Amino acid sequence: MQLDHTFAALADPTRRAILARLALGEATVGELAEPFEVSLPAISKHLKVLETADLIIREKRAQQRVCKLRPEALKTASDWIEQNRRMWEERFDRLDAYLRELQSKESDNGNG
Amino acid sequence: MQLDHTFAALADPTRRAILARLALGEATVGELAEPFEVSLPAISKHLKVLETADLIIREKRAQQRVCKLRPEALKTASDWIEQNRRMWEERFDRLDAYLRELQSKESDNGNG
DNA sequence: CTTGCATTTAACCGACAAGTTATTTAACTG
DNA sequence: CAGTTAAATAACTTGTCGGTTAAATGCAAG
Repeated sequence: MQLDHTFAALADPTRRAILARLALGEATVGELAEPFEVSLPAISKHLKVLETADLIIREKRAQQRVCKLRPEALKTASDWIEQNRRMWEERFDRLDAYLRELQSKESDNGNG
Repeated sequence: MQLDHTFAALADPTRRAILARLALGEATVGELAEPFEVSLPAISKHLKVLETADLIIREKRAQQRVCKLRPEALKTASDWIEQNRRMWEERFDRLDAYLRELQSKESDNGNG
């Protein structure tokens, strides 16, 4: 599933840093690799993971590959999380209301 | 980092299904395992991953372990995604405006 | 067409993930 | 205390991940 790839891609700090860098503007592989201490092939692999997750696209420009963000996949992940978050919080609200109800009944009994 | 664990935990479909099940209400390990074809120890490991990611808590109840959601970690992940999404989209909006500007200049030149 | 530059691919390694079965722990029950 | 049930842990297998170095590819330019 697409979400598998998206979340897996986001689970790595180097990849999140690459995405953050790309949010500032497109960049070549070399530029992206520069701030990290790992080898270029390692970065290349990270970029492939991000591309497979549809988080970026790479396009040729002369002998360079320029990377750009693609927000759509992030939207998918965000939607999943937000949908769940709403469900969870509704659930907690209901539990909360229930506990308050219980408590008010208890104090009805206890205060007489 | 905490985000590493959270996203990694969410990257597995079995674990997302477990979370979805838990959104309907707390459940024991056995209940959670029931719909899946994998062994109980496998589920137990998934639950440990979810617990390490702070997505659930497990508490003893007699000889059972009851699992419940913890929305906080999901909030952290959601915040990261949303913050980035906003940055990305701002960037795309700027690019879009720039491209429109370019185009209007072109038609100024081209239409005379 | 050779040289040089940017990047990818190949081959390999150690660590970890996800699954298995078998064993152990923990708590209740007779 | 022995037996049963619920779950975790141990030990193991297999596959994937993140990294490496070395070789190959793609493209541009002399």
